[in-house]
Amino acid sequence: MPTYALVDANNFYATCEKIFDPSLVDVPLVVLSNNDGCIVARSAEAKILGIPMAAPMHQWKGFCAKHGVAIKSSNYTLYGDMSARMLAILQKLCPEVESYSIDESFLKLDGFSDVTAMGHEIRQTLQQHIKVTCGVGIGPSKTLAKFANHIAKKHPEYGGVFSVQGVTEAVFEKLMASYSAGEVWGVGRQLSKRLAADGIETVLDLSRCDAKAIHQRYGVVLAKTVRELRGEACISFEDIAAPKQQIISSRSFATCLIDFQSIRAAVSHHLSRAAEKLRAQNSVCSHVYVMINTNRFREQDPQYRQTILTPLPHPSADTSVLMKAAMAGLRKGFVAGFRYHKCGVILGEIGQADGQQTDLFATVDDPKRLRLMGLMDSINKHQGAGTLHVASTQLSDAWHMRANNRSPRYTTCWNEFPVAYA
DNA sequence: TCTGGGGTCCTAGGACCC
DNA sequence: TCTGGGGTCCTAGGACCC
Repeated sequence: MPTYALVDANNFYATCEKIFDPSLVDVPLVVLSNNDGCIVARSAEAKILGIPMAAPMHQWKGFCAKHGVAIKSSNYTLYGDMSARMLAILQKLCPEVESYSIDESFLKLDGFSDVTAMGHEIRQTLQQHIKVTCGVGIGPSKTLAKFANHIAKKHPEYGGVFSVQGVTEAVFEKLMASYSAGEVWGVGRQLSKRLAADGIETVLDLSRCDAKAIHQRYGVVLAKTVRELRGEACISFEDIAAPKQQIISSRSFATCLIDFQSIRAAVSHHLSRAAEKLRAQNSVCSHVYVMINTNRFREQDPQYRQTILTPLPHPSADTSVLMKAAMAGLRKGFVAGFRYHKCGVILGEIGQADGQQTDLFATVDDPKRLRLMGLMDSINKHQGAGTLHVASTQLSDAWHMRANNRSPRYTTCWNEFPVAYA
């Protein structure tokens, strides 16, 4: 039977902020989404105050001021770099690591004799090297490792490490009975509602369901979850990150926009970013989607949302080829008279650049243009994003996002390094 | 005034073909 | 007058995740 561990950093974004700013120690802290819109991370102190996840910031402004809650805009440059350090440490400790998200990794612990001891070693090393506290959950399937991680965080008596195999069946069943089915990885709001209506309330209830019956009624995904909860590993382990099948760049605007010109600048910016990501994984794409939306929360406004697909004449990674398609899509989808709130670009039908079919009639990207793109990417990488850009992104900056409280990029920017005074 | 962004996978249903 | 049905492919949309 395989053994998986899930290592998950506690309050990751909030922790990253606290590591570099001593004035934030013991202070309740929230980190905001792009545009300073929602609360996406809370420090332990902020959780104790009862600030919920994903709450709109404007509803909590007064509360935060009253309780001395520190507020930070998100600083993905910093979190991304800390995440890479965390991953590097895990890879030193264990040969098989799957990076699952910015603050979580699955590890395969087959062959380790004492997996709980290994869990504690991982925890201590991360704490010592980068001051990140994490929880470790261990189990015979990914779903159980996830659930074990949840227990590790909720029950301090386990010291941050919980292994399903480390307790008796009776103890584990009692734990499963004490959590609602919605806590399980893969069971979201809609499913838990339907499950509850069928009398399946707790994790234990779900684990005891007949997988075939679940498949019929709820689909193949939940049937897998049920089997995973019983210790049967159905979700595979992926050490090597697969190239993305879809690349998205989108963002809401700081204020509503009504003019084509501003939105065109924003779409142009997103297209450039997405194309850069596409080239970074050495891919080409065949579909360019442009989406534009009004603000769905403003019910008094007329609503409009549109996603327009424009196929490319040939698979490409050339910004100018993609841009032409995106602009054609935008012209098709843009309707004057609405108050637009968000736009974005999705690249689809992605394939490997060097595996392209080159039969007699197929066209491919111009190699000269591709060298130019490579040069542009390299300059932007070393001199800062957006140093070189296509002209249309500059036609308007009305769409630029808010980030009023961003911390310095302590670990990746020479002039933003933390300074220590002796 | 102000409500995230970036992904994956599955499924239902339409289009098309014979 | 009676006007098929089954298979396959594709896409949009929905569910989930962090």
